[in-house]
Amino acid sequence: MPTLPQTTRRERQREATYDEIVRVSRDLLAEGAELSLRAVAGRMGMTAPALYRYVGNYQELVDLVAFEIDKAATATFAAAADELPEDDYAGRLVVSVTEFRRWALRSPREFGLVFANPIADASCQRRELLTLASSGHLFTDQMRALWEHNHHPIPALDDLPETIRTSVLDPLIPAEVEGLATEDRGLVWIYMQGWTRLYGVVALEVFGHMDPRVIESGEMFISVVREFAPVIGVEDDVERLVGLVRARLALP
Amino acid sequence: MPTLPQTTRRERQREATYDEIVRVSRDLLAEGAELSLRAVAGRMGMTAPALYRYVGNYQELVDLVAFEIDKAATATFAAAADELPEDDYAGRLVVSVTEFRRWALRSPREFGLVFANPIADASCQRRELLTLASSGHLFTDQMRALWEHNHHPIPALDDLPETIRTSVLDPLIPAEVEGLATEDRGLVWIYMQGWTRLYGVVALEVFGHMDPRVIESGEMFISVVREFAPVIGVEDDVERLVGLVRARLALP
DNA sequence: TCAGTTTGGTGAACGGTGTAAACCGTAAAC
DNA sequence: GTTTACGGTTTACACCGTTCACCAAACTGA
Repeated sequence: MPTLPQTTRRERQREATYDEIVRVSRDLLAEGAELSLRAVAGRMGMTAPALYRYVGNYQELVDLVAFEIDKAATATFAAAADELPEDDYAGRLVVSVTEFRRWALRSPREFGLVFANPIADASCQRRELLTLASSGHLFTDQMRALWEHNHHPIPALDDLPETIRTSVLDPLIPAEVEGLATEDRGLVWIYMQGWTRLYGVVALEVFGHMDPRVIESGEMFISVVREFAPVIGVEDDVERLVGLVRARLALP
Repeated sequence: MPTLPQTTRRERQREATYDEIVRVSRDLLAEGAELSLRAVAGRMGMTAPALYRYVGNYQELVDLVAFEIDKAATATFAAAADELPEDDYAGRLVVSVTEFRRWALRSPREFGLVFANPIADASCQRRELLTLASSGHLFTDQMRALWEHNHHPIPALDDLPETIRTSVLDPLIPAEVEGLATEDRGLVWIYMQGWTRLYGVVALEVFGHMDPRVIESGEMFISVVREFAPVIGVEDDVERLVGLVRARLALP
């Protein structure tokens, strides 16, 4: 039997249609076109109302596509890390976030879809998008691997503000905390700070609210990497890490 | 003669219409409605094509409204600063940026319009929006006043990357550098770094890509303030400054 | 095998958007 | 007082998300 059990023919067909929806949507975005139900349906040889058999409304289409875009982009961030030795934890993290910036500046529309779409005030399903973000998982995993190797100092739970303490004990963010001892949860706070800095500089550059020459040079991004290095205990390695960043930013 | 010279009746009429366009647009946004040419025109008792006598296209309307929203919001940031003594430079800066965050979280649509609209790849006029941003002017002015008072260390020009050096010598950002000595231009780089951190944390919170409980508590914003304090030489004052932030965040 | 139901599509329609063209009365300008 | 330019309208086009009624084909169970 070539088909797995419990997957009827219809289910496979439906799954294939979902994949095509995502593929066509990504093609449209890559071509600089607007993401619209009619455009997607038209390119699939369907009419727009047919898409309502697959997504409840336009926002659901956006969420679906955003999720898949994030997943695909994250794969490239991970691939960049795999160019380095497995035990170069700091290098892998730095190379991944650099690839994140490159991707964002290269695909501003996609970045906006994934990272500049309001999530806070939405339904439960959209809130789960927060904890399911592929990129978030990658960065947390890499940062945790780095910490488990060099055990740089992290804040004690008692030193954290109360809200932060409850948040790191039961995180709503894409952090794998299973098996991370309670007293080590300060690492999650460090991660949140790192994500804030990374998101901040990249969003600022993507939206262009800064001197274009500075953006083009990447020096602000490098400055952020440099200043965050001590926080994750890699200040002795920072010149090599910045070298990795510069080499990646110079790529075509 | 009650009318100023060189302002014909038509010009005053036209100016009044511009004002009404902006006023109506801001009302629409404040009510949670979409900003559209038809809605604005309708509320003004006109038809949509008539607006084309005032703005070239929809994006120009957005730019116009965004500029005025930024101006009005900046007035509230400045007003918050004026609650403090004139010589409390650090306090005034901190209170202003706190009000910036409060405004952004209270008016996410307006924030998106002003600060999450791509500027980089647009025409010259939109690029000028960068150097005309009212909020940028306020923050740079406050930071410069602080520096001229306590003269905290700033990077020397020779220590800056070349791109940054040329950028701070002839800034494209809303910084008043007239009269700021060439050797002191490292301050502009400090400002850019501060803006990156401020924009970053606020944008992240507005778009909700973070644990909602952390956003609600404001602890990430406080953490950013706390970590930036040493950069502008106010680390000895940081507990008082954080107190100012907390007091402001507790406001209704 | 046949009846019944679910699935996935169509076409028409509603109200909404930005935008372009043609047209026109009135106010300003010479 | 004639001319011009401004500021508006009407109409129209091509999109958009969304709903509804309808229908054929595919699955389902007796």
